[in-house]
Amino acid sequence: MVAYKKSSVACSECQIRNRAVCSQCDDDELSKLEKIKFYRTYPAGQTIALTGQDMDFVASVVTGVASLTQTMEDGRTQIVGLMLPSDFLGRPGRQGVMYDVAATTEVTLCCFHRKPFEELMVTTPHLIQRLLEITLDELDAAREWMLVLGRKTAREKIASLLSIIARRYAKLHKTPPNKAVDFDLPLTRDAMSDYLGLTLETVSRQMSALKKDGIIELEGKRHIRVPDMERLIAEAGDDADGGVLS
Amino acid sequence: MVAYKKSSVACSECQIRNRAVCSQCDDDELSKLEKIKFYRTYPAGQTIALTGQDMDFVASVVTGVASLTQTMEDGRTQIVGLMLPSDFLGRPGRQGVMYDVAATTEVTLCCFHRKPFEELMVTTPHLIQRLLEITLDELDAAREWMLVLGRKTAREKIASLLSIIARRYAKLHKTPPNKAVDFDLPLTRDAMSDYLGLTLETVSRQMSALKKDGIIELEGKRHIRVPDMERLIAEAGDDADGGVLS
DNA sequence: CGACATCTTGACTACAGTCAATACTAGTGG
DNA sequence: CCACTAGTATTGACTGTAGTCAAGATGTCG
Repeated sequence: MVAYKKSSVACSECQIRNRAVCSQCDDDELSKLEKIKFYRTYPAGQTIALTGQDMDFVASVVTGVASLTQTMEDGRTQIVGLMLPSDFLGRPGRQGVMYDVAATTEVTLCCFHRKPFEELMVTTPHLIQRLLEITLDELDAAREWMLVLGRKTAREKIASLLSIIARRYAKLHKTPPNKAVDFDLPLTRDAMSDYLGLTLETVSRQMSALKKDGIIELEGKRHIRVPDMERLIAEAGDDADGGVLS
Repeated sequence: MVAYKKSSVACSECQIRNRAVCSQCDDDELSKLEKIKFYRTYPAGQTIALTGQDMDFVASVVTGVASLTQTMEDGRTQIVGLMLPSDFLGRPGRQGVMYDVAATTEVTLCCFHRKPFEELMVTTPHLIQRLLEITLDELDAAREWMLVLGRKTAREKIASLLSIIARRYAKLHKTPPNKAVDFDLPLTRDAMSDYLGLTLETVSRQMSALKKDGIIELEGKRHIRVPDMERLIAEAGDDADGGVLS
């Protein structure tokens, strides 16, 4: 596993300062964290950790997208989590990872060695409080996704995934409501199928169908334009905003 | 919503004392919790809370099984969590519930009003630490279930559910390994289908098939005997122990 | 330009869903 | 004690959605 270290960035300038696990820390607590943090960058496709391995650090995603994947003996795989900037990787209090962690796009992590981080957690209530919040949000997202996997049609699944990503982009770029949303898919068709519990072919077919029906527009394979978010959300079968990954 | 109060039980005698959210509290902390706790019992089928409603308390499940359900406008439903004894219900720091909570069997809860519980959390590190652990475990269980919903066949889904429940019973009753396991299903066929993302008919057919193949034996509709756990687990497509809900 | 990844499309198949009839069980009241 | 009902479960026949297998198109990078 080759990982590249990157020069450090001051916490106060960090893009995920106000959402990550450190977001509720005061200056004093932050400086303690700053002392033990280090950065790592992984190229797209790189493995970050494998099931059963010890992971000696925990980390916040700073940029890029990482995925958590579970695999059956016969090779069937399911992505059980997409980790986006400010999401937290790793499980304090337990060393083994339960799934494969990989970089979906190029990913930069803000890492902390597990031991010192766990010690800090005991003395820093703001840290554990925020971590609990983040974990509860992830639990909500996972449960929302159970509905997608268990009950939605292929078309609805695709629309659900696209609307989640589109909504995140819209929020990030402050796109006004009722305006078209524009973004790059951070996933290959294959990764999409693994996240949605479908085959690659079905994903491709449904993408074509949504395009034919004018719900989405494609430029190349990866760049997507949604002229009318309302319609996309309606295709997803959701009443209002689901809020997964939000 | 009718709920019946039950006379209080001393925390020191509580059956879930060593697994629930209170399990790491010392005597002093426990007595604070004891002051604000109260019991509620719901008959099977009763609603405990509805999506969007304010839930003014959080609770540990003491006995019975509760379920968390998400519903789409057109009526499709998915159970996104089975809450068993020692599991924690409700979300400190947020009042609205994200899903319907209902009693699957008769359920007794050990409840705390939200406000005092949240105040205790700030001053009681053992409480928030244990809550984080419980939440992380639930997140693992939810992710494990995503693999079941996204990638397993109907037969494997049924076998997965049965082996999870059977394993819990075996642990509870200290059944020696390599011995037959015996238990009552706490779910109707309909609830099973909602948990597994299947139809009631498919559940019924696969139960019959597993019975015909000698993987399980049925006494009445609800009582199940697993002569050989190894075979059941093999049918679930799992290599080793999944550990969901464990 | 050519080679490999990724993606699309088509034809066929199969697994689970739908609709419908029937069976079983438990509880109620005559 | 049996008959009736309501809820729950099983089984059958048929259909439809997504999976499988396979060919070909598009895109990217050396």
